[in-house]
Amino acid sequence: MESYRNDIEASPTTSPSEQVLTPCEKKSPVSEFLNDLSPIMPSRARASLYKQRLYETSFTSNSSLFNSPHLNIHQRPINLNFLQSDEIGASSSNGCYQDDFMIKHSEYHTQHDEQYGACFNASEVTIGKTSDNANDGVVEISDDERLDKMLDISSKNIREHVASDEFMEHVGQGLDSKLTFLGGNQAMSMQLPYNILPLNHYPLISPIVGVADCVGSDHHGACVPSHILPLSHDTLIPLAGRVGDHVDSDHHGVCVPKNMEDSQIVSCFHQIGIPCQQFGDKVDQLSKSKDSSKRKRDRKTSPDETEACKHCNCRRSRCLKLYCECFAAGIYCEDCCACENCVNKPDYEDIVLDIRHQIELRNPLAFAPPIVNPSNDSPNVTGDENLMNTPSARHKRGCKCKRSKCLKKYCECYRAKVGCSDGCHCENCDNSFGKKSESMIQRVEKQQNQSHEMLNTTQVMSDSTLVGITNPVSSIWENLADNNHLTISTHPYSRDMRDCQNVSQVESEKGTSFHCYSSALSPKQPCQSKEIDDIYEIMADGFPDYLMETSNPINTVNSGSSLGLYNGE
DNA sequence: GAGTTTGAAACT
DNA sequence: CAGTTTCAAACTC
Repeated sequence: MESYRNDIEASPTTSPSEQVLTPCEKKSPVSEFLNDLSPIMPSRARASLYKQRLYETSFTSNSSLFNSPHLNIHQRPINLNFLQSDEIGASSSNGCYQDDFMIKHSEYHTQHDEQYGACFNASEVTIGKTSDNANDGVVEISDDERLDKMLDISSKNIREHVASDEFMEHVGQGLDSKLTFLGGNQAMSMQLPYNILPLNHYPLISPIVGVADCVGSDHHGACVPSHILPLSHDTLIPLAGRVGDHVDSDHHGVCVPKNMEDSQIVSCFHQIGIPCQQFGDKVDQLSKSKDSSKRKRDRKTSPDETEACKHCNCRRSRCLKLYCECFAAGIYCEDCCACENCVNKPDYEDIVLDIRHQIELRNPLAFAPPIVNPSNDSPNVTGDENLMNTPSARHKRGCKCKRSKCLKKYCECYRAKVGCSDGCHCENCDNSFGKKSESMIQRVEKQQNQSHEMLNTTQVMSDSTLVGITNPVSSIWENLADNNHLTISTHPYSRDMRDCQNVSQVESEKGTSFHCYSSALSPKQPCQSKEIDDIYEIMADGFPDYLMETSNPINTVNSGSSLGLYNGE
C-alpha cells in the first residue's frame, strides 16, 4: 500500500470541478456537503417492503433477520461521500486548500482506485451499477458485488485502512472528533465526515459532535444524514420528524437536536444555505397542528383491530424504539395509533430502516419474533400461532417479572401465552401457561393428560374405532418432540413434515421412518439417549396400551434405538 | 380519564 | 455487567 503521505505530497489531480473553480467560485461548502449526502431514495416506493417484511420467511441478511425492512441494495446505492476540500478547511483561516487528502481503501482496489479512491476532495465513491464510463467519477459494480462491498467495508476495514499507522501519521487526533491533516505546508482540522462510514458501522464515531457543532455554529458542515442518527443519544431527532412531509427530499435526512425550535431549524437552514421559505409556513402549521391536536390514547377496542393495528401511544420515542409496539413488530404506525411526533411512517422509511439497522447491530434478535419454538430452533416467523402453541414454545429472552408473578400482561411470557422457562429470571413465577420451575416432563405429562382426555372423548364418541384419534396421537408425538427438542416426522403428509427439513425425501416418503433429530445438533447427529429415555419413560407411563401395539407407528419405525427411533444414520 | 404500577428498553 | 432512568403498556380507581 502506498503511503498516504505520498498520496498527499503527490497531490493527485482533483476532480474537474476542483480544477476549474476557484475557492471563491464554489458554492457554500456546507450546501455542497449537504448535496453530497447520501441520496434518500423516494420512500414510498419501498414502503410496502417494510410491511411485507413481516411475512417473509427467508432471510437474506444476518444483520437483518427478523421483521426488518429490506435494506434494498438495488435501490439504495452506497455512497461514501466525503467532505470536499474546501469544507475540510472550513474551520481554518481561509477555508480553501489546494491539496488533496486521499484515503485509500485497499479493499477497493479496482482499476479506478487510484482515480476514485476515497478521496477527500470533490470526488466521491459510489457503489452503483456497472459502468464503463470512468470519467463520471463513479465506480460502479454489480448488485451482487454491491452487497459484498457493503459487508466488506466494515468497521474493521475502516480501522485498518483509516486508522492505520501510515494514515495516522497524517491524522493527529484519531477518529473520535476531528482529524488533523498535514497536507501541503498547512495543518488543518476537519470534522470527520461521518458519512464515510458504511451504514452499519456508525458506532465507530460519535456523530453527536458533528451535529452539536452543526446547528447554529461555525462548524456548519456537520448536519448529518439521517442514517447516522445516533440511536443512543436522545438529543437528536430527524428533521423529517419535525418538518414532516414538507422537508425537501434532498434534505430530509438531516437531523437536528430535538430541543431545537422549529424557527431555529429554519434559521439553521438559512445559515447553511438551504432555502428555507419552503419551511417557514409549514413549520408554523406544524406547530399549530401540534397544539390543536388532542391526543387520543384510547386503546384498541376490537380484536380485528388488534391484528390490523398495534395502536401505539408513544409520546417520546417517536416510535423509533422498541418501546413502540408498532416499531418492535416491524410495522409502520397507522392512523389508528395515537402516537406523537411519529417517525415510524413510510414517509420516513429511510430513517426507520436505519434506526432498525442500528438496533439490530446492537441486538441481532431485537426484531425476532418474541416466541421461539426450540423444537425446531426457529422463530415464529410465519406468525402461525399454532406453531407456537406447544409446551416448548417460550419467550426468546425470558421475563424478569418480580411482582406480577407472571400472571399479568406485564409479563412478556404470559402476554405471549407461553410458559416461563429456565431462561426467565422471574420471581415467584405462577405463570398459568407454565411455571418457570415446572419441568419439561411435567409439562409433557400435563399435555399428555389433556391428550388422554381427548382420546377418551374420541373413544366414547366413536365407540370402538380408532378412527379419529390420529390427531391426538399426533399431538402426543408433537408434544414429545417439542419437549425433547426433537423434530419428529410421523407421517409424510403430516404438518410436521414441513418442519422436518432434515429428513431426506426418500425417507420421508416411506412414511414409516421415524426421524429423530435434536434441533441443537447437526442434522446427522442422532438424538441423545437421555431424550429417548425420557420419551420412553413417558410413553411407558402414559401411553394407552392400544397405542403401543403393532398397528401404531412406533413399532414400525426403523431400528435405531431401544424404541426403534431412527437416528438418521 | 387520570393516576399508578410494572417491567422492558435504554442508558450510564 | 449491574444499577439507574426512561418509556409505554397494563392496570386500578
